[in-house]
Amino acid sequence: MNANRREQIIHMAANLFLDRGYTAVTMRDLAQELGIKASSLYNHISSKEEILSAIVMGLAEEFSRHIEQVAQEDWGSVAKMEALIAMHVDTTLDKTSALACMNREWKFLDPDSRKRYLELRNAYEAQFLAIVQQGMRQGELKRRDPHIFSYSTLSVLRTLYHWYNKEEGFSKEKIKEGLVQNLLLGIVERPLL
Amino acid sequence: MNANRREQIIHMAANLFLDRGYTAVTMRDLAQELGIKASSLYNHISSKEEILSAIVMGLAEEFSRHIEQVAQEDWGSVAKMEALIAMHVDTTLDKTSALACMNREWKFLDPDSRKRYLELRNAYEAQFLAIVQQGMRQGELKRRDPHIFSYSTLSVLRTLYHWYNKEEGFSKEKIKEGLVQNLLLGIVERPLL
DNA sequence: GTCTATAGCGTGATAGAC
DNA sequence: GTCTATCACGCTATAGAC
Repeated sequence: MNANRREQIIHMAANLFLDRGYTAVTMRDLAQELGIKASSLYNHISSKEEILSAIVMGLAEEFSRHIEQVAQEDWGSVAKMEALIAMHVDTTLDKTSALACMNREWKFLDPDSRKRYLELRNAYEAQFLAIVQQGMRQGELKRRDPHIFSYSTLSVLRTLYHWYNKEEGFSKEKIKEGLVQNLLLGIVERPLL
Repeated sequence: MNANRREQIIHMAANLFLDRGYTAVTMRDLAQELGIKASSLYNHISSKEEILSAIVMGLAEEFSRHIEQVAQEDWGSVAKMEALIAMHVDTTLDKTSALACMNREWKFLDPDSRKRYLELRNAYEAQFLAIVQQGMRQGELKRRDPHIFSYSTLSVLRTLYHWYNKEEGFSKEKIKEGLVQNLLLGIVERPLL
């Protein structure tokens, strides 16, 4: 019942799930990567579902705490979104496999975790939307459909892990700057009349 | 060996795969939805993999043909991107489940299809990037990292199916207009100095 | 073209020796 | 804490009657 061993199992599982997907990875695969037999895993974890839950739920709570904190700061809408973008980039680069698991495999969570995950995700989207609406009310943002902007922006942030390492020279700072410019300032040189 | 029955199977499979994921849907589930037994499916299709391939590959070829055609038009970069955005929105709304399968389940394609799919996807990304670079060369777009812009824009277009039906009143035209504005023109009222 | 029956295999998980 | 052995089950796919 070594706790380090447990962490090691969960970490290795996240990497395998990232590569092949939750259902395609067997307990035998996972054990083999760690140099033990599948049955030995059960001294450290109680089920495959528990591993997924351990990977996903910690991260989901982390995102929730962060947006909660940002939302109550006394900042403008743009500053808040910059902080959220930065946090997504940091998490994507530091915890790639866990983040990819969260986005792709949450449907396989046990019912309780799944319910909690969806609550957290819906709350995150609602807080993000509120920040956008704040910006539009206060004149900092153009008055557009705030839903379309929120959903499409969150889509970019949630799928960074697909491409952040596809080209050389994508540093954290460069990605953050690029995303802020593209998402917030636009790319067209002179708005078409 | 009725061809309509085959189409019916493939269509139903796409819907189930969208809901529960390719691996979680069994041939028994699929057969039951159609009111027959699992073994009867094999009079119309030869394997579960073949169903996935039929769903995914047709759509992948369709996207390729479209960007190929747009790329060789004598349009500006912005007009080309607007055409691509419109095509993504149309396809997302008209073929939601097939599109979601393509994005989420392509890893389970048989090796040949998988190889072909990745070739098509890489070619699509390269063509999109070339359109962006064209715009920057010709002064139509701001000079930014074209990779970051391409990847993040494609992320939005590829994941539309996640949210396009979350709110009432998201019509095709409204989504297209919203995306063009958000992705190309930006949301910030007055660029921060 | 659908059925029943079943082959053949891989899965998550457990029991009990060491 | 890891092992061997195994259970109980579900999976894709096939054979052959109707």
